[in-house]
Amino acid sequence: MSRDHSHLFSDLTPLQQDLVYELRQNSARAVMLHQLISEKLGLNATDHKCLDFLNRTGPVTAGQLAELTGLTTGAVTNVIDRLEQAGYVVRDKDPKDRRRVVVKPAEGSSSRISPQFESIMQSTLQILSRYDEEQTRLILEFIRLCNDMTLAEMEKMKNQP
Amino acid sequence: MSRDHSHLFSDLTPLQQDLVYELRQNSARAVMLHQLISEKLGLNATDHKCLDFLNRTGPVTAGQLAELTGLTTGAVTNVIDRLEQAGYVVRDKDPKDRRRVVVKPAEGSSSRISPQFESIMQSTLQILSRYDEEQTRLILEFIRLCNDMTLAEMEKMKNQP
DNA sequence: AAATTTATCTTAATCGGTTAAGATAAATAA
DNA sequence: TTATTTATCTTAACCGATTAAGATAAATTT
Repeated sequence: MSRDHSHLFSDLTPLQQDLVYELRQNSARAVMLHQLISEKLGLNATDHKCLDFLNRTGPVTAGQLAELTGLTTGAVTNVIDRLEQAGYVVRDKDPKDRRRVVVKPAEGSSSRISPQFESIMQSTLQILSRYDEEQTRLILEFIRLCNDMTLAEMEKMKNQP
Repeated sequence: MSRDHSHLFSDLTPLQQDLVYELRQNSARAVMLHQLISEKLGLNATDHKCLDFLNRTGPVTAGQLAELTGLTTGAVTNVIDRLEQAGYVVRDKDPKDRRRVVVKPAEGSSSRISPQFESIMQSTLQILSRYDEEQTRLILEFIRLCNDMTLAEMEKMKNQP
């Protein structure tokens, strides 16, 4: 069950190493789970991600969707093609600016998707209910620190050759 | 700065919703950071991931590498082609079983890579040092619960039409 | 031992993403 | 107002992952 995850992190206590390992695992599994849910919906992960944004934000232009998701506009064009094909979204020309393509969720799109999340929501709720407010706050702060750190490190890397 | 992440999770307290949001962010950023590091090394993310495994485990067969990384054997063949080309690994036939291809890190492969992680290691250490053992244990347990949950949910989904 | 089955890796076809060039519409300048 | 520049989306060429079929070696059966 246990593996050697000492790798480079030998300054950490075993407990800390375990934590680092689980955090990695967490990211990897999140990606896999998302992938799986998408498959269940008959979509690829990217299309699903875009549809998810769309259902949250309501109608956006193709360009905005690209920015929201971090995809290229070229990729987004194909995403919209496929989602439109599958009946999840509708494409419209913006009458105010006819260069723009406005994408909006098709009728009932959201309700076709949410059932897949019921169980996960329940399980999440169950885990979270084990912690009181102070503990939750502690965990939240930790994850935030990690996220801030990651962002900072990415910036640092970009500003290096 | 803040966005609407209530989406489906309306049974959660605002604090809990924030936590769920940060956890998602965490996964997304981890993927992006990994991507960035790989680019710095002149590799794509997949090749880097494989090389990382290889440097930790030592020589493995192509099939084992596929299993370790969750890639298909077809993808692994290409990964090895590129890593060999770039001088990071060496390909050998297993003399005991000549169907098998044994892949091992090339001389000095590990040391060509680790410098990119120095800063991240430092920052990680700094975050972790803010927490005492009990707190660390709490966080670790939480992440483990999440990981177990994710795994269980994935199993559940697979066993459904 | 020869024939069949199984295991391992590679190859080929397809799919989806990126980058960069192209088409069309709006904004700006002459 | 016409010409140029800028903005937005689409298209085309390329790259890497997946799936499935193919090649080769080992194991098993007869």
